[in-house]
Amino acid sequence: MERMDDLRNALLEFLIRSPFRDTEEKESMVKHMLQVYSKSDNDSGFKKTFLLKIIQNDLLSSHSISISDHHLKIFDYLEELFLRDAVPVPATISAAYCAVAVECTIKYLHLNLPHNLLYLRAVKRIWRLRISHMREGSLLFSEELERWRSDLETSLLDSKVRERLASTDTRGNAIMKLRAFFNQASTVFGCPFAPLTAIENEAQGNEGGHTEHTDNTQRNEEGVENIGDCISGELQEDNEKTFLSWSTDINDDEVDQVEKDQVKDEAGRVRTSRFHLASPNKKKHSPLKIYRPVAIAKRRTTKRWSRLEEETLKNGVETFGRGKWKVILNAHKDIFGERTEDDLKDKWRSMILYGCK
DNA sequence: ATAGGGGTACGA
DNA sequence: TCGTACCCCTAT
Repeated sequence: MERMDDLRNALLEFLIRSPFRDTEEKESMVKHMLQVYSKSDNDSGFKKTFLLKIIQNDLLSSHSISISDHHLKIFDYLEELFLRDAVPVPATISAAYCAVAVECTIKYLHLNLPHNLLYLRAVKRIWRLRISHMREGSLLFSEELERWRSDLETSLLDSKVRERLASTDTRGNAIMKLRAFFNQASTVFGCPFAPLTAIENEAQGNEGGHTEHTDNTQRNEEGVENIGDCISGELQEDNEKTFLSWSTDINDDEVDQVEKDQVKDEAGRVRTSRFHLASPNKKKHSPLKIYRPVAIAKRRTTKRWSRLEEETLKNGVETFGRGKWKVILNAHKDIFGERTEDDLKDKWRSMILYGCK
Protein backbone atom coordinates (compact mmCIF):
# COMPACT_ATOMS: atom_id res chain seq x y z
CA MET A 1 0.00 0.00 0.00
CA GLU A 2 2.80 2.32 0.88
CA ARG A 3 4.50 1.51 -2.36
CA MET A 4 1.31 2.39 -4.20
CA ASP A 5 1.37 5.78 -2.52
CA ASP A 6 4.96 6.31 -3.57
CA LEU A 7 4.06 5.39 -7.10
CA ARG A 8 1.09 7.72 -7.06
CA ASN A 9 3.19 10.60 -5.77
CA ALA A 10 5.88 9.98 -8.31
CA LEU A 11 3.35 9.96 -11.12
CA LEU A 12 1.77 13.17 -9.93
CA GLU A 13 5.12 14.80 -9.47
CA PHE A 14 5.89 13.89 -13.04
CA LEU A 15 2.56 15.23 -14.19
CA ILE A 16 2.96 18.50 -12.35
CA ARG A 17 6.32 19.11 -13.91
CA SER A 18 5.29 18.12 -17.41
CA PRO A 19 5.17 20.86 -19.96
CA PHE A 20 1.72 21.92 -21.07
CA ARG A 21 0.74 23.57 -24.29
CA ASP A 22 -1.24 26.27 -22.53
CA THR A 23 -2.93 27.05 -19.25
CA GLU A 24 -6.16 25.60 -20.55
CA GLU A 25 -4.57 22.22 -20.97
CA LYS A 26 -3.03 22.47 -17.55
CA GLU A 27 -6.31 23.52 -16.01
CA SER A 28 -8.06 20.52 -17.43
CA MET A 29 -5.32 18.27 -16.05
CA VAL A 30 -5.84 19.75 -12.58
CA LYS A 31 -9.58 19.27 -12.86
CA HIS A 32 -9.24 15.68 -13.96
CA MET A 33 -6.82 14.84 -11.21
CA LEU A 34 -9.14 16.29 -8.59
CA GLN A 35 -11.98 14.29 -10.04
CA VAL A 36 -10.01 11.07 -9.99
CA TYR A 37 -8.99 11.65 -6.42
CA SER A 38 -12.41 12.72 -5.27
CA LYS A 39 -13.15 9.00 -5.20
CA SER A 40 -10.80 8.66 -2.27
CA ASP A 41 -12.35 11.64 -0.67
CA ASN A 42 -10.75 11.36 2.73
CA ASP A 43 -7.42 12.32 1.27
CA SER A 44 -7.94 16.05 1.07
CA GLY A 45 -4.50 16.82 2.51
CA PHE A 46 -3.14 15.16 -0.55
CA LYS A 47 -5.33 17.28 -2.81
CA LYS A 48 -4.24 20.48 -1.11
CA THR A 49 -0.62 19.59 -1.53
CA PHE A 50 -1.25 18.74 -5.13
CA LEU A 51 -2.78 22.16 -5.76
CA LEU A 52 0.01 23.95 -3.96
CA LYS A 53 2.58 22.05 -5.94
CA ILE A 54 0.98 23.18 -9.15
CA ILE A 55 1.47 26.84 -8.29
CA GLN A 56 4.83 26.24 -6.71
CA ASN A 57 6.08 24.47 -9.77
CA ASP A 58 4.89 27.31 -11.98
CA LEU A 59 6.85 29.75 -9.90
CA LEU A 60 9.98 27.70 -9.74
CA SER A 61 10.21 26.11 -13.13
CA SER A 62 10.30 29.27 -15.14
CA HIS A 63 11.54 32.72 -14.34
CA SER A 64 9.02 34.49 -16.46
CA ILE A 65 5.84 32.64 -15.67
CA SER A 66 2.65 34.47 -16.07
CA ILE A 67 0.50 34.63 -13.00
CA SER A 68 -2.94 34.09 -14.41
CA ASP A 69 -6.58 33.42 -13.69
CA HIS A 70 -5.66 29.77 -13.59
CA HIS A 71 -3.93 30.40 -10.29
CA LEU A 72 -7.00 32.15 -8.92
CA LYS A 73 -8.99 29.06 -9.79
CA ILE A 74 -6.58 26.93 -7.82
CA PHE A 75 -7.13 29.19 -4.84
CA ASP A 76 -10.87 28.60 -5.19
CA TYR A 77 -10.30 24.87 -5.02
CA LEU A 78 -8.04 25.27 -2.01
CA GLU A 79 -10.61 27.39 -0.25
CA GLU A 80 -13.31 24.81 -0.87
CA LEU A 81 -11.11 22.11 0.63
CA PHE A 82 -10.22 24.17 3.68
CA LEU A 83 -13.81 25.13 4.32
CA ARG A 84 -14.99 21.59 4.02
CA ASP A 85 -12.38 20.06 6.29
CA ALA A 86 -12.60 22.66 9.03
CA VAL A 87 -8.86 22.41 9.61
CA PRO A 88 -6.37 25.15 10.49
CA VAL A 89 -6.00 27.50 7.56
CA PRO A 90 -2.76 29.28 6.74
CA ALA A 91 -3.45 32.94 7.53
CA THR A 92 -1.32 34.03 4.61
CA ILE A 93 -3.78 32.58 2.13
CA SER A 94 -5.84 35.76 1.72
CA ALA A 95 -2.76 37.95 1.29
CA ALA A 96 -1.44 35.60 -1.37
CA TYR A 97 -4.79 35.51 -3.13
CA CYS A 98 -5.03 39.28 -3.11
CA ALA A 99 -1.54 39.71 -4.51
CA VAL A 100 -2.22 37.16 -7.25
CA ALA A 101 -5.52 38.79 -8.20
CA VAL A 102 -3.83 42.19 -8.38
CA GLU A 103 -1.03 40.88 -10.55
CA CYS A 104 -3.50 39.10 -12.82
CA THR A 105 -5.06 42.47 -13.49
CA ILE A 106 -2.18 44.91 -13.41
CA LYS A 107 -0.08 42.83 -15.77
CA TYR A 108 -2.35 43.97 -18.56
CA LEU A 109 -1.63 47.61 -17.77
CA HIS A 110 1.98 47.08 -18.73
CA LEU A 111 0.95 46.41 -22.28
CA ASN A 112 0.67 50.15 -22.84
CA LEU A 113 -1.95 49.76 -25.48
CA PRO A 114 -4.23 52.55 -26.61
CA HIS A 115 -7.48 50.74 -26.11
CA ASN A 116 -6.50 48.38 -23.42
CA LEU A 117 -9.43 46.02 -23.57
CA LEU A 118 -7.51 43.28 -21.88
CA TYR A 119 -7.13 45.43 -18.82
CA LEU A 120 -10.80 46.41 -18.81
CA ARG A 121 -11.83 42.82 -19.15
CA ALA A 122 -9.50 41.72 -16.40
CA VAL A 123 -11.02 44.23 -14.00
CA LYS A 124 -14.48 43.11 -14.94
CA ARG A 125 -13.71 39.42 -14.90
CA ILE A 126 -11.66 39.27 -11.75
CA TRP A 127 -12.93 42.12 -9.60
CA ARG A 128 -16.54 42.52 -10.62
CA LEU A 129 -17.53 38.98 -11.45
CA ARG A 130 -15.28 36.96 -9.22
CA ILE A 131 -14.32 38.97 -6.18
CA SER A 132 -17.35 41.17 -5.64
CA HIS A 133 -19.49 38.04 -5.47
CA MET A 134 -17.37 36.50 -2.80
CA ARG A 135 -19.36 34.76 -0.12
CA GLU A 136 -19.53 36.02 3.42
CA GLY A 137 -16.78 34.48 5.48
CA SER A 138 -14.66 33.57 2.50
CA LEU A 139 -11.15 32.55 3.44
CA LEU A 140 -9.83 34.51 0.52
CA PHE A 141 -11.39 37.80 1.53
CA SER A 142 -9.39 40.56 3.18
CA GLU A 143 -9.63 44.28 3.80
CA GLU A 144 -6.68 44.64 1.50
CA LEU A 145 -8.63 42.95 -1.27
CA GLU A 146 -11.46 45.38 -0.80
CA ARG A 147 -9.09 48.34 -0.96
CA TRP A 148 -7.60 47.05 -4.19
CA ARG A 149 -11.02 46.57 -5.62
CA SER A 150 -11.92 50.22 -5.19
CA ASP A 151 -8.47 51.32 -6.39
CA LEU A 152 -8.86 49.32 -9.57
CA GLU A 153 -12.35 50.62 -10.13
CA THR A 154 -11.13 54.21 -9.88
CA SER A 155 -8.21 53.36 -12.12
CA LEU A 156 -10.67 52.84 -14.94
CA LEU A 157 -11.63 56.48 -14.72
CA ASP A 158 -8.34 58.03 -13.79
CA SER A 159 -5.15 57.69 -15.78
CA LYS A 160 -3.08 59.00 -12.89
CA VAL A 161 -4.19 56.07 -10.79
CA ARG A 162 -3.41 53.73 -13.66
CA GLU A 163 0.09 55.11 -13.92
CA ARG A 164 0.59 54.72 -10.20
CA LEU A 165 -0.62 51.14 -10.30
CA ALA A 166 1.50 50.32 -13.29
CA SER A 167 4.60 51.48 -11.50
CA THR A 168 4.19 49.16 -8.55
CA ASP A 169 5.86 45.79 -8.67
CA THR A 170 2.76 43.71 -8.28
CA ARG A 171 4.43 40.70 -9.77
CA GLY A 172 7.28 40.66 -7.32
CA ASN A 173 4.82 41.17 -4.53
CA ALA A 174 2.66 38.29 -5.71
CA ILE A 175 5.63 35.96 -5.81
CA MET A 176 6.69 37.07 -2.34
CA LYS A 177 3.21 36.52 -0.88
CA LEU A 178 2.97 33.14 -2.54
CA ARG A 179 6.29 32.11 -1.01
CA ALA A 180 5.07 33.15 2.42
CA PHE A 181 1.90 31.16 1.87
CA PHE A 182 3.82 28.06 0.83
CA ASN A 183 6.10 28.23 3.81
CA GLN A 184 3.22 28.52 6.20
CA ALA A 185 1.14 25.92 4.39
CA SER A 186 3.87 23.31 4.54
CA THR A 187 4.10 23.70 8.29
CA VAL A 188 0.32 23.52 8.63
CA PHE A 189 -0.31 20.31 6.76
CA GLY A 190 3.02 18.84 5.89
CA CYS A 191 4.12 17.69 2.51
CA PRO A 192 3.48 14.14 1.36
CA PHE A 193 5.45 14.65 -1.84
CA ALA A 194 9.17 14.52 -2.08
CA PRO A 195 10.36 18.12 -1.94
CA LEU A 196 11.34 19.74 -5.17
CA THR A 197 14.82 20.36 -3.91
CA ALA A 198 16.75 20.45 -7.12
CA ILE A 199 14.52 22.98 -8.76
CA GLU A 200 14.18 24.96 -5.59
CA ASN A 201 17.93 25.50 -5.34
CA GLU A 202 18.22 26.42 -8.93
CA ALA A 203 15.50 28.99 -8.62
CA GLN A 204 16.94 30.54 -5.53
CA GLY A 205 20.24 30.95 -7.26
CA ASN A 206 18.61 33.02 -9.95
CA GLU A 207 16.23 34.84 -7.75
CA GLY A 208 17.88 38.23 -7.63
CA GLY A 209 16.75 40.55 -10.37
CA HIS A 210 13.94 38.44 -11.64
CA THR A 211 11.46 38.68 -8.87
CA GLU A 212 12.49 42.05 -7.55
CA HIS A 213 12.49 43.89 -10.78
CA THR A 214 10.53 43.13 -13.87
CA ASP A 215 10.63 45.56 -16.70
CA ASN A 216 7.86 46.09 -19.14
CA THR A 217 9.59 44.54 -22.09
CA GLN A 218 9.77 41.24 -20.33
CA ARG A 219 6.14 41.42 -19.45
CA ASN A 220 5.22 42.27 -22.98
CA GLU A 221 7.07 39.32 -24.32
CA GLU A 222 6.38 36.72 -21.75
CA GLY A 223 4.19 38.01 -18.98
CA VAL A 224 0.89 38.16 -20.76
CA GLU A 225 -0.84 35.53 -22.83
CA ASN A 226 -2.89 36.20 -25.93
CA ILE A 227 -0.74 39.09 -26.82
CA GLY A 228 -1.43 38.33 -30.44
CA ASP A 229 -5.01 39.31 -29.79
CA CYS A 230 -4.02 42.77 -28.72
CA ILE A 231 -3.97 45.66 -31.03
CA SER A 232 -0.46 47.03 -31.04
CA GLY A 233 0.04 50.72 -30.89
CA GLU A 234 1.42 53.55 -28.85
CA LEU A 235 -0.16 55.15 -25.88
CA GLN A 236 -1.87 58.27 -27.06
CA GLU A 237 -2.69 61.30 -24.99
CA ASP A 238 -6.27 61.64 -26.14
CA ASN A 239 -7.20 58.14 -25.16
CA GLU A 240 -8.55 59.24 -21.90
CA LYS A 241 -11.95 60.07 -23.28
CA THR A 242 -12.44 56.80 -25.06
CA PHE A 243 -11.19 54.90 -22.09
CA LEU A 244 -13.53 56.78 -19.83
CA SER A 245 -16.57 56.23 -21.95
CA TRP A 246 -15.94 52.50 -22.07
CA SER A 247 -15.20 52.10 -18.47
CA THR A 248 -18.28 53.82 -17.11
CA ASP A 249 -20.35 50.76 -17.72
CA ILE A 250 -18.47 47.89 -19.20
CA ASN A 251 -20.35 44.79 -19.89
CA ASP A 252 -18.91 41.84 -21.65
CA ASP A 253 -21.22 42.08 -24.59
CA GLU A 254 -20.00 45.55 -25.34
CA VAL A 255 -16.41 44.59 -24.90
CA ASP A 256 -16.91 41.58 -27.11
CA GLN A 257 -18.62 43.81 -29.57
CA VAL A 258 -15.74 46.23 -29.76
CA GLU A 259 -13.41 43.34 -30.34
CA LYS A 260 -15.61 41.75 -32.95
CA ASP A 261 -15.91 45.00 -34.80
CA GLN A 262 -12.17 45.05 -35.10
CA VAL A 263 -12.08 41.62 -36.64
CA LYS A 264 -12.42 41.45 -40.35
CA ASP A 265 -13.71 38.51 -42.30
CA GLU A 266 -11.99 36.69 -45.16
CA ALA A 267 -13.27 39.17 -47.68
CA GLY A 268 -11.70 41.95 -45.69
CA ARG A 269 -14.97 43.51 -44.68
CA VAL A 270 -15.71 44.36 -41.12
CA ARG A 271 -17.86 41.59 -39.78
CA THR A 272 -21.35 42.76 -39.09
CA SER A 273 -22.56 42.16 -35.61
CA ARG A 274 -25.41 39.72 -35.31
CA PHE A 275 -28.07 39.70 -32.72
CA HIS A 276 -27.36 36.93 -30.30
CA LEU A 277 -28.85 35.51 -27.18
CA ALA A 278 -26.83 34.92 -24.09
CA SER A 279 -25.61 31.36 -23.90
CA PRO A 280 -27.40 29.29 -21.30
CA ASN A 281 -25.83 29.16 -17.89
CA LYS A 282 -23.49 26.28 -17.71
CA LYS A 283 -23.91 24.65 -14.39
CA LYS A 284 -20.55 24.43 -12.74
CA HIS A 285 -19.76 21.15 -11.09
CA SER A 286 -16.84 21.35 -8.80
CA PRO A 287 -14.38 18.51 -9.23
CA LEU A 288 -14.12 18.55 -5.47
CA LYS A 289 -17.69 17.43 -5.08
CA ILE A 290 -17.93 14.69 -2.52
CA TYR A 291 -18.24 11.24 -4.01
CA ARG A 292 -21.26 9.40 -2.61
CA PRO A 293 -21.29 5.74 -3.48
CA VAL A 294 -24.42 4.98 -1.40
CA ALA A 295 -26.83 6.08 -4.09
CA ILE A 296 -25.52 3.65 -6.67
CA ALA A 297 -24.33 0.84 -4.44
CA LYS A 298 -27.68 -0.18 -2.99
CA ARG A 299 -29.67 -2.85 -4.74
CA ARG A 300 -32.57 -4.47 -2.99
CA THR A 301 -32.24 -8.15 -2.47
CA THR A 302 -34.21 -9.98 -5.11
CA LYS A 303 -37.55 -11.26 -3.92
CA ARG A 304 -39.71 -13.53 -6.02
CA TRP A 305 -43.23 -12.41 -6.68
CA SER A 306 -45.72 -14.39 -4.62
CA ARG A 307 -49.00 -15.74 -5.94
CA LEU A 308 -50.82 -13.21 -3.76
CA GLU A 309 -48.85 -10.28 -5.17
CA GLU A 310 -49.55 -11.39 -8.71
CA GLU A 311 -53.24 -11.68 -7.95
CA THR A 312 -53.30 -8.27 -6.25
CA LEU A 313 -51.55 -6.70 -9.22
CA LYS A 314 -54.02 -8.31 -11.62
CA ASN A 315 -56.97 -7.07 -9.57
CA GLY A 316 -55.38 -3.65 -9.31
CA VAL A 317 -55.07 -3.36 -13.05
CA GLU A 318 -58.69 -4.45 -13.44
CA THR A 319 -60.00 -1.90 -10.93
CA PHE A 320 -57.72 1.08 -11.54
CA GLY A 321 -56.51 0.42 -15.06
CA ARG A 322 -53.19 -0.49 -16.58
CA GLY A 323 -50.63 2.22 -15.94
CA LYS A 324 -51.98 3.44 -12.64
CA TRP A 325 -49.01 1.82 -10.93
CA LYS A 326 -48.70 4.39 -8.20
CA VAL A 327 -52.36 4.09 -7.31
CA ILE A 328 -52.27 0.32 -7.32
CA LEU A 329 -49.15 0.28 -5.19
CA ASN A 330 -50.57 2.72 -2.64
CA ALA A 331 -53.83 0.77 -2.47
CA HIS A 332 -51.98 -2.41 -1.48
CA LYS A 333 -48.86 -1.21 0.33
CA ASP A 334 -49.38 -4.00 2.86
CA ILE A 335 -49.05 -6.66 0.20
CA PHE A 336 -46.43 -5.11 -2.07
CA GLY A 337 -44.16 -3.98 0.78
CA GLU A 338 -40.83 -2.78 -0.61
CA ARG A 339 -41.85 -2.89 -4.25
CA THR A 340 -41.89 0.25 -6.36
CA GLU A 341 -44.12 1.50 -9.16
CA ASP A 342 -41.38 0.48 -11.53
CA ASP A 343 -41.46 -3.03 -10.17
CA LEU A 344 -45.22 -3.27 -10.78
CA LYS A 345 -44.76 -1.99 -14.29
CA ASP A 346 -41.96 -4.47 -14.99
CA LYS A 347 -43.87 -7.34 -13.44
CA TRP A 348 -46.95 -6.59 -15.51
CA ARG A 349 -44.75 -6.47 -18.57
CA SER A 350 -43.35 -9.89 -17.87
CA MET A 351 -46.75 -11.31 -16.94
CA ILE A 352 -48.10 -10.21 -20.30
CA LEU A 353 -45.00 -11.44 -22.03
CA TYR A 354 -45.11 -14.93 -20.56
CA GLY A 355 -48.88 -15.21 -20.69
CA CYS A 356 -49.51 -15.90 -17.01
CA LYS A 357 -52.03 -13.17 -16.42
C1' DA B 1 -45.61 10.02 -13.79
C1' DT B 2 -45.47 6.45 -17.12
C1' DA B 3 -44.01 3.57 -21.24
C1' DG B 4 -40.86 0.94 -23.03
C1' DG B 5 -36.14 -0.38 -24.44
C1' DG B 6 -32.30 -2.35 -22.71
C1' DG B 7 -28.79 -3.76 -19.29
C1' DT B 8 -27.29 -6.44 -15.38
C1' DA B 9 -27.23 -8.66 -10.72
C1' DC B 10 -29.03 -12.35 -8.18
C1' DG B 11 -30.10 -16.81 -6.87
C1' DA B 12 -31.67 -21.40 -7.91
C1' DT C 1 -26.17 -20.97 -16.74
C1' DC C 2 -30.62 -19.12 -17.13
C1' DG C 3 -34.80 -16.87 -15.88
C1' DT C 4 -36.37 -13.36 -13.16
C1' DA C 5 -36.26 -9.12 -10.63
C1' DC C 6 -34.38 -4.91 -10.39
C1' DC C 7 -32.22 -0.80 -12.35
C1' DC C 8 -31.42 3.02 -15.63
C1' DC C 9 -32.35 5.93 -19.41
C1' DT C 10 -35.11 8.57 -22.60
C1' DA C 11 -39.19 10.19 -24.72
C1' DT C 12 -43.69 11.53 -23.96
